[in-house]
Amino acid sequence: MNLSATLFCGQSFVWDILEENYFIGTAANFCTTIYEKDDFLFLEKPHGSYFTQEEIDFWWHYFALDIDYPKLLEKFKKNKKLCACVESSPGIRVLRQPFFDTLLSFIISQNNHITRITGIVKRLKSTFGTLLYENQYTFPSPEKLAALEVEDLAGLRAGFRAKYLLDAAKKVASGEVSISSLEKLNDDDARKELTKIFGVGTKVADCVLLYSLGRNRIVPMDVWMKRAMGQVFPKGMPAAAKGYEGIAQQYIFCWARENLKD
DNA sequence: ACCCAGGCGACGA
DNA sequence: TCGTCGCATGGG
Repeated sequence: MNLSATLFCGQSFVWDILEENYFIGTAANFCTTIYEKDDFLFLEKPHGSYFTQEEIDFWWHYFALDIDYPKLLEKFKKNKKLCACVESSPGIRVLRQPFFDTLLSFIISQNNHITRITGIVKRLKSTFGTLLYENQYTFPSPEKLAALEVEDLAGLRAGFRAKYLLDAAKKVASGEVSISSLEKLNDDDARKELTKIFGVGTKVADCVLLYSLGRNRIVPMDVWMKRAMGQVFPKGMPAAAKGYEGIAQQYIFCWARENLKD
């Protein structure tokens, strides 16, 4: 596993680097530090207390440790071009992040740069979330965010996205959009359900499906993926990615950002 | 100074 | 169901 690439390849915006190969982050109501050594991941609560069983299960699910990546990547490498993408940044895992965290993050992501997304997410959390540890905040709950007005979000400098964040919060708080009903739907119906939120279109919905709900076949098509698919995979995703096109997408996306800068 | 970003909704054809 | 445009903001 390549922790740095996994945490900073544009699928999550909630991790900070403390030292080389030593990171801290917060997801849902949980905070952890993490590093990798000798093929093991080490997670620790920053304040030194023990993890609950719930937290252990949470992080296991978050890092998708149930998926055999070495085996999956061997399949990917059967396609020459996909192999090149995997080898240009090996060890990336697609995370399964909490639903509301992911929804807000990718609403913010639209028509935006990754560095700036990270800044807005940080301000959203530190302004309206709950402090868990030094500089580590949760996202605000749907209820807390839903009670705010657009003017209240001015300090985030989220621009036109502020009203989208509020609509997402309202629809989640009211139960109009819920994780439990999304989980019962197939990919297409779940996407349709998510796009009921004002400001959530196909791309943002697909990011939620892939990065939160573990829908590994979903391929979010942003400007980089459109470029990469057009130039490298004009006939579509290779058969070697079958069933895991969304995970292949993550490798292609990273490759494109490195190699298609024009 | 200028371009553009992990897009979307509104609008017109 | 298409293509086009404006949108807020600021990093590079």
